Amino acid sequence: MQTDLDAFLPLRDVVFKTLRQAILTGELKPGERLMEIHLAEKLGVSRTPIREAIRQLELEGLVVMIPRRGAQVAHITEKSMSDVLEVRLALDELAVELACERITDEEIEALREACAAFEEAVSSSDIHKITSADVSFHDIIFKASRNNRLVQMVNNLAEQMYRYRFEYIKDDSGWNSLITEHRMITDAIAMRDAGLAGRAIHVHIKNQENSIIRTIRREEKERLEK
Amino acid sequence: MQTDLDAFLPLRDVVFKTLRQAILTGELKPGERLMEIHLAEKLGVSRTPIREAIRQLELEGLVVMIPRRGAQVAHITEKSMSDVLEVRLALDELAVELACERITDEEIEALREACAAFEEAVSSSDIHKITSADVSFHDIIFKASRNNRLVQMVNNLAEQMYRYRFEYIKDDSGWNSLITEHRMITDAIAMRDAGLAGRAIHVHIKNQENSIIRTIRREEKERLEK
DNA sequence: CGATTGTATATTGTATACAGTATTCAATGT
DNA sequence: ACATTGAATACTGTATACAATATACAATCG
Repeated sequence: MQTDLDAFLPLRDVVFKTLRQAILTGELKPGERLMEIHLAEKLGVSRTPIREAIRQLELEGLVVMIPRRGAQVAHITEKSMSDVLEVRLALDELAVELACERITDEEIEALREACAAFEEAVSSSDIHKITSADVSFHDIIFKASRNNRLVQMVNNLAEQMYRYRFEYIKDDSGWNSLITEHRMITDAIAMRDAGLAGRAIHVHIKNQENSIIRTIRREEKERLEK
Repeated sequence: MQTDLDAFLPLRDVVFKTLRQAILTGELKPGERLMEIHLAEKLGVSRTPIREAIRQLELEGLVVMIPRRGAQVAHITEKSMSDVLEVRLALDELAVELACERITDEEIEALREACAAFEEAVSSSDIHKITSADVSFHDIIFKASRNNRLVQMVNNLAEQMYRYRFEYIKDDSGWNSLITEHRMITDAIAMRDAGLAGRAIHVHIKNQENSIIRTIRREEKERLEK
């Protein structure tokens, strides 16, 4: 079980994962202050692991530090998100282009299976299943890029979008186009056509971008109306 | 003065900068262990800021953590560096393309001046002057991309190359081509021709890449001969 | 002689104590 | 009534003490 494995992790990592999860799920809201003593009591540890976890969250961009005032959950603005998406698009294009050069035949087969599994997940209409199938699909591509640094950076950026991923997937009007996009990407990579694959992933990410930006605009509007 | 400003920074940041500098200059060699008590005594602070600085270095990829054994300076392999360079190339291309769209006329003027200043620095043959003129030149482009996340990520990647930057610049045979490349980039951006600028920066980074990879190969060879 | 286990030591992981500073609110003076 | 100042408070920043564990070396057993 995972919880048993966690018992062997340093507390700072446990705290880090806990806090990250809380931020990504919205349990800790943007602007909310992270007070060390309070968190330490709540999680039943001392301040030291809390501090170290907060430092990591800062580097990941999930919290911002104000000197002598501590950390608070980072606000997501339309600008900051479009900055993230702009970079993510470039890195995703790089990943598929590299994957076209370096992917093995076995991995192409795995990609086809993941593509089919995604379609099956969509037909089940199970949101959780769909998101995890989507992650699996893209993970195969990232791994096939054979560039660990790239994988790490894309994962970090993807994290920034997680708060909105659910909203995006929830909207079932886009499911069919998601399937089409995944198929195009899969075929392009299988043909090892880097240009085609790049354009396909471009469309794919842009569609997500539009959806996420729409959601943020709606949220900002609601905030102003209050 | 900068040292005065440092006095107002948290100790963890001072320690972080100190250790980073030591790693980048080679004072702390790859594989060398970073022992908290030892560093604390050496820098005259307690273990707490040392630990927090090490966590940051870990996230930057300059040290690797081994559980219950502490941190050691990350080894640079040809593979890890080519991973970095591959991503950097993509982000640099993105930066110039965005800059073409978003740069102001004032910034174009500043870019031209920085380009001229670089040429002057080269004619002075002062390595330090050349490197800082080079950084200034590229900084203008990054800022003109109007994407803070991108700037942050490129800076992080550039850091990984600093250990080799000196070696690269030292070789005066490439200086003239550097000037030509800078001019091409400047002109392309001034014309707001994203395609041309992208190709120009591509050549520029690739040349650096070749030089750095050559240096690493030489180093690895020397290590094996010992 | 080799392997295995035990113990000492060094080092990280965690908790807590102490210091310094920013914020808040009230009191006082204008 | 408003501004300004000062003290109380709450929090972060830093240091240190304590606990747990990995490593190295030595002693003992097969």
